[in-house]
Amino acid sequence: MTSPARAERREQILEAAKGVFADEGYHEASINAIIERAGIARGTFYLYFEGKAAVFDALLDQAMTDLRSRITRIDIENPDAPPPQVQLRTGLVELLEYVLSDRQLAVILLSGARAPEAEAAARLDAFFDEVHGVIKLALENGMDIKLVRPCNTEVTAAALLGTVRGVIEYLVTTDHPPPVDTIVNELIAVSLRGVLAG
Amino acid sequence: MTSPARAERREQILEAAKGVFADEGYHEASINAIIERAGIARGTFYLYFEGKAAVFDALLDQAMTDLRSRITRIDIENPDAPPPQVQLRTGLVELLEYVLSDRQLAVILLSGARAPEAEAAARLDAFFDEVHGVIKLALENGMDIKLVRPCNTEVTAAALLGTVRGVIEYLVTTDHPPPVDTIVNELIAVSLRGVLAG
Amino acid sequence: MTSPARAERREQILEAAKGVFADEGYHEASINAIIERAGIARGTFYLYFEGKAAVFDALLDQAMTDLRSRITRIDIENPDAPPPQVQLRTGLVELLEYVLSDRQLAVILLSGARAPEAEAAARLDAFFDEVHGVIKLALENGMDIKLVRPCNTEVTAAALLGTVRGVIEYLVTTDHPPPVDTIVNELIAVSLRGVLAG
Amino acid sequence: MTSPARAERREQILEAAKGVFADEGYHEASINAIIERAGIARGTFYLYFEGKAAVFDALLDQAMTDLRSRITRIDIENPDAPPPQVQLRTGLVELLEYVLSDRQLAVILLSGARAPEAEAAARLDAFFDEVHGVIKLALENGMDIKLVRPCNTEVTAAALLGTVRGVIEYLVTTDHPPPVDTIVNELIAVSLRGVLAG
DNA sequence: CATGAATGAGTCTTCATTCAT
DNA sequence: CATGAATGAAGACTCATTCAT
Repeated sequence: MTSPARAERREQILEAAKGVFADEGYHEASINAIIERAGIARGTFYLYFEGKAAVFDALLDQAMTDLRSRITRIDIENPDAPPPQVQLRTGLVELLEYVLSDRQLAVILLSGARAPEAEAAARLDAFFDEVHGVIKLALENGMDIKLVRPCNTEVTAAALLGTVRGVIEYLVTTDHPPPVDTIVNELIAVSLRGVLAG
Repeated sequence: MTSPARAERREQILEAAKGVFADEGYHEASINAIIERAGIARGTFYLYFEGKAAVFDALLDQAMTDLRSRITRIDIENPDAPPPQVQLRTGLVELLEYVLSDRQLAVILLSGARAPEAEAAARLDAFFDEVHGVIKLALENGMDIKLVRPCNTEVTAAALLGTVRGVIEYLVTTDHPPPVDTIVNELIAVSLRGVLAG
Repeated sequence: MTSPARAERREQILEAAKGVFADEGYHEASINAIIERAGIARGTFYLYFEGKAAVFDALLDQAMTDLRSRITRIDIENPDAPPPQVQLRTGLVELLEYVLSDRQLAVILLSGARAPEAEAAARLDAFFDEVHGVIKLALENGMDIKLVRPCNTEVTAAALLGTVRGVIEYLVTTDHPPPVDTIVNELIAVSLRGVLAG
Repeated sequence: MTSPARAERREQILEAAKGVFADEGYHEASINAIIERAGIARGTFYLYFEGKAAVFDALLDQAMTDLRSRITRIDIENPDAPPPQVQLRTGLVELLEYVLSDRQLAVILLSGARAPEAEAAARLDAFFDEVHGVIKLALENGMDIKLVRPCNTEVTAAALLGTVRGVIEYLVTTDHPPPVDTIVNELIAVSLRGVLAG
């Protein structure tokens, strides 16, 4: 039963590919660079993945799965749940901590939209649509309980998604980012309270 | 006096290239696709541009120049100038109208970061840094006159830049976007006032 | 009657082409370089020559014609003619003076063998064969009158032709060559007397 | 242990390239022609050589190395060495036998001066300069021991180099050349004794 | 399973030549 | 006659993928 070995090999390739994709982008990334970084032979790569697009897909899947588990819908029904704003803060902290724990994956997610064989691009688009939907739903629920002021939830969700992406992009491109707590504070302050005084 | 004809030709190629880059992204874009769309011969392309990177650069320049002229610094010194919030609204309307007037260019700007010969990518990065700087400065000025609450301007600027990018991305990917006015309202509401009620 | 003007134009192009071919060799020579040097438009070139090969041919013709007129067969029949060795010396002086008067043409002749459309190469080969024949004939005549020792005239002619070419190559690649007289002396000394002492 | 196979492949490509370069000259030679003659795929070629210039360089190196080992300086110091003229004859025989053993390489050497990326051309020029220097030195040494009559060694060396080149060119372009011995006799007769009778 | 030599489709780019003005 | 914009055939090179060992 070489299964465990096989899984490790796969992991090793994924790790190498992640680095290459993050550094070079999908197109510039060459199989060559990946196998060199993984320290394997050319043919071996194709033993584990159908091709370049497949590794990219796998990485995307991993990232999206990881993220999905961290994007928790805010629970406003269960009376035992913490207040919505606390839930939001907790969720954001978790999200950003994950991003900081694997910047390469974050880079791929943020920039990978411009992908290749449509397949991946479409999946990534779908993912962001999904997140957009989650935010939109939260806004609608919030409006129902008068926690959120009336607004065009479609546009507002897009704006909020952009806000988070903007901060994440800042995070992954800055060498010494402020502590997650500070960032979440600012993030929440901007989107929930705005920047104006008073 | 072939100059005007020459300029038109150039424009024709730029237009074709813009479409291809927007549709396919920098890497997938082939000279082939560009000359086919422009309806010219292979050699003709090279009569007007040094290569793929050069057309891309020209497009980027055009877009960044157009945008720069629409990103006006908010004037808080001149007493005759309209109030800052009106200036902001006017600026945003102009910006979004431009974006809607040329979605392809916007797409290239938003996604082109993952570029080629570093040159273009670097220029785009520099451009967004510039915009980030403009926003940051506005926040600092606003804080000076107590219009803006104390905040980490670095992070907040990144958040606001993300907000605008998020909305722009929504605009260029939506078939029937709401009127610019509505969008600007929401944009301002989110970033200046937050989404919370009360 | 624009004929004279036409001939001048042609000459102007030939002169430009000569420089380019000598500097760059047949293949590297571009029509671009030729018309730039000639200061004419692209189309104009084709008004006077069928193409690149045709100019090259014309230059070759010119050179070969010039040279032919300077490669005089040595006359051993006419009793009024100067002695053969004087004729030889006179001929060599004329030949080398011509070469020095137009180095570019000489360069083309020496290196042009590796030409293009076979045509030119073949013509050049034929030319050198012709010269080889002239030398061979001179040797045979010389043997008849016991002026020349018995030898394989085929090989010896090739050797002598090479000797002259070697000296010419030296001449055209040296910045400050010795006076023609010195050179001819050495040339004759080597081939007619050998380098050995005594 | 694929090393030996790799070397063979390389040799196979070199052999094909040698033929093509000899037949067509550097510029006319196309990668296409080379890989066709070698019976390999396009990419394979680039697995073994960086490009056209690189194969040419390799061929040149091979030829120049082979030749250098056959161009022995004449030893006039060692009293046990054969007399200079015997040494010369032996050297010439070796040289011409090598040339006849690989005419294609000789053709490339003789005509390849008009090369490409300067690199190769410069190397070839340097090689012939080197040979010129060897001959010149031999003449100077010969003059010292009164074996050679006083002469301009620069010009005379050029003449002798030309003589040898002329004979070699004759050899490689003639279908049924005379035996090497005859040729060397004539070569020596011309350059050392001259063609005149008595 | 692992290997890496071989493949060849796909791209970019150059440049001699044409032709409408 | 002169012009120079346009053409497109031709050639160099890359790189994802395959397959015999």
